[in-house]
Formats: sequence, C-alpha cells, structure tokens
Amino acid sequence: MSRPKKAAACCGDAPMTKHQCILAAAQEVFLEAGYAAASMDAVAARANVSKATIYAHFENKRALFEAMISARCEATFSDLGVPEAYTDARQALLELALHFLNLIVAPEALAIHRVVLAEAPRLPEVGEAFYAAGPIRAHARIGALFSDLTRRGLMAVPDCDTSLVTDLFLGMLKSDIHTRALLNLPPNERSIQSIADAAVDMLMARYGAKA
Amino acid sequence: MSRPKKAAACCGDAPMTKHQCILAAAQEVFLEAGYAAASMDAVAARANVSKATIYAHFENKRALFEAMISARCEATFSDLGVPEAYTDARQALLELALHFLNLIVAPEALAIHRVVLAEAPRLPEVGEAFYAAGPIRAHARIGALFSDLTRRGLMAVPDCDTSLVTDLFLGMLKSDIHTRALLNLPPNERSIQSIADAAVDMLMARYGAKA
DNA sequence: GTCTATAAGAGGATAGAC
DNA sequence: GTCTATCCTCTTATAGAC
Repeated sequence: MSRPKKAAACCGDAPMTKHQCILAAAQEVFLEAGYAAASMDAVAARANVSKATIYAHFENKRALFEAMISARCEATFSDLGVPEAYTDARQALLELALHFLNLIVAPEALAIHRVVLAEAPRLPEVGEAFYAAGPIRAHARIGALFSDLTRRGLMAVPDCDTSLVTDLFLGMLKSDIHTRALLNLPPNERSIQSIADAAVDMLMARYGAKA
Repeated sequence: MSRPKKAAACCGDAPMTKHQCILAAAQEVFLEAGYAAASMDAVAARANVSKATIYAHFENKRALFEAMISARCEATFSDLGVPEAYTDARQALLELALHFLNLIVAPEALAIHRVVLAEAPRLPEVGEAFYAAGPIRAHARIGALFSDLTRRGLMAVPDCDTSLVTDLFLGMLKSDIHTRALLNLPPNERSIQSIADAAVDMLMARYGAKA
C-alpha cells in the first residue's frame, strides 16, 4: 500500500501516523523559531523520526512548512462561533465579537499570524491560504449576521454597505488589542469586553434600527 | 578620535560614515530576507565593507538588527501629518486619516512591521521600540485631535472616552486594508479614501457635536 | 578602523542498507 | 518507509596584518 501505515503515538496520546507526527512537530518548531531559524533536525528530533523520513514525506523544508500552515489555518480558524437564536442585535453582536476576539488572541493563532506575515512576501501561497481561512471567513460570518439582523428589522445596514461595515466593525474589535498581542506586549488595561461593548455602541449609533 | 570618520558615499549620493553605510545595508537585507535568513555576508557586500568592519561597529548580528530597527522606526513613523488649521471636524479627521493610512501601507513601514512581528517573541525590546515609535505616537496624535475638536465644540468625545475612541477609530481605518497589505495581497477594490470616509461617518454618528 | 583569510559549526539534502 | 552516516554549502564570528 502506498499510504503510510499507522504508527505508535510519538508525540501525544492518540495514535498518529508518522506523517501526522511530522506535521505536529513542524508546527511546534516553525511557530516557535520562525521559518528560517527552524531546522529540519529540530523537527526530526521533536517528531522522533529521522531527517530522511521527513524527506520521504515532504519534498523539502518549504513544502513541509506550507503543508503545516495549510493544516493549522484550517483547524485554528474553522470555528468562529455558532449562530445562536437571538432577538436583540446588541446581544448577538457582542457574543460574536467576544468569540472573534478570543479567537484571534489565542497563542496559536498569534504564532501562525506572525510566521505567515513574516514569510508572505516570499511565499505568496501561504499568505493567501491564511487570508482565506481566517479573515475571509470572519468577514463572511459577520456580514451574514448583519444581513440577517437587517432582514429582521433589528439593524439597518443597506446591502451595498454590508461589506464595508463588516470591515469597520472587525477593525474596531481588533483595535489595539490585536496589535499588542501580535507584538507580544502585555494586554492593555482595557479589557476585551469593554472594547467589544464600545465597538457595538459605535456601530449601533450609525446602523441601529430606527426605533 | 573615537568616532568613525567620514567615508566616501558607499551606498548613495550623500557622504555617509561606514557606520551609516552598514545600517543602511542592514536595513535592506534584513527587511528583504527576514532576520534569520539575512546573512552578515550579504550586509557586508551591500555596504561595500568587510564583515570584520561590521563587527568593529556592532557586537553581533542581533545588535546590528536592533540598531537598524530602532533607527528605522524613528525615521519611518516620525511624521504623522502636521496639524492644519481647521474649522470642520470631518475635514480634519479625514486629512489625518488619509495621512495615517498612507503611512502604514508604505512598503518600508510594512516591511518593518513584518520583521518586528516575526521576532517580537524572541526580541522583546524590538517589539517595544516599534510600538513606542508607531502605534503610541499615532494614538497620541489622534487623541489630541479629538480633545481639541471637542474643546472647540466640533465633536463631543468625553475625556474619559478619548483613548478608547481613538483605538476604535484607528482600528476602523486599518480595517482590512492593513491586514491585506501586510500579507502582500493586492489592495482591496475599496480604496483608502472610501474606508476613511466611512470610518469618519461612523465616528461622527456617535461622537459628532449636537447641532 | 579596515582588510584578508580562516576557524568552527550548523543546516539542507541525499546515499545506501534494511 | 525508515534508518544511519555523510556530503557540502553557508554562516557567525575572530585572528592577525596594515
């Protein structure tokens, strides 16, 4: 058979194939050290395999990196929060806002963001994969919520403005919180909660339904 | 004398000391390749000096990198736009907004941002220097404008909200434009101008002076 | 301060046995 | 597919002459 066989768990509890083992090790090493500073030796050691085995599964360092990024982007950004039943625009927006903020300041998301930005000029596909898995999905999810709230008469966002307003809203949420988190600086005194509150306020002042 | 002497122009037209020459070369090499992938050989070649000369001026690769980042952050983010005389809040905000957006999407600012984010977890001082030279200054500048506009009765931002509103406004401006630019993706169909317009609209809907 | 030359080692990738 | 051992290049940093 051409597919790799199962292997005893080499990095954790669940049994993983060598392929998965290598990807998991690559994630740790690349996200900790950055692409260039990460060595194939370090990945091999972390995965408990030989370097030659890595090259049997991935053409070269770059291919391993791209495969890892692709897999992690999907996993990390797949869940932006389930749509709940709601009758109040503020509550629905707040819930999604908090979910979004907690997602983008999670350590793994930040580490991926950093390494993707760093290599984007030299590895365009990596930047595109990240953008499609993260920002595009978030935009679509929030935009859909605005459309739904407007259809129900709970907001008043014209169709032609939905995309623009979504961008502004997500920008407000990220505000300085995201920048500081990416720079590895301690969180601001203002909590995620108060930023989310203020962003929703600003949004509703302009696009709330006329009572 | 202990200070390095003047040297013939080695990288451009104006005469530069070897020290400046090395810093200029380091900027190009580090910003193009990233910290780890950049080599001291490449810097030496670009500066037209020997590697040994670099080590006479800077203790090691890391020190050279930090010196370069420090110098470039100061130079790149020093000018966020001169305060003009204004009688209209919208016009003043728009002017500053456009200046800010054009500054953060400039190729050099993007390159610095990428490399600083990439190394921030391992070189904390670099992240702090960048934050102090860029985001802190922008925040102070915009916050001062809000205060001034409010004092003149052209806006209504309570003192206790100034910092928070500044964060939200800057976040709206960056919106998706900054993320896309950092990822080296082609600019969005929406122009910088329309994002700035919309952000000012949203802001004035909530914090405009009551007419 | 500046150079040439080189030490000392890390890192990507492969050969060949099993 | 997997391993051990190795090739060879590139890289940081320094020694020693001027």
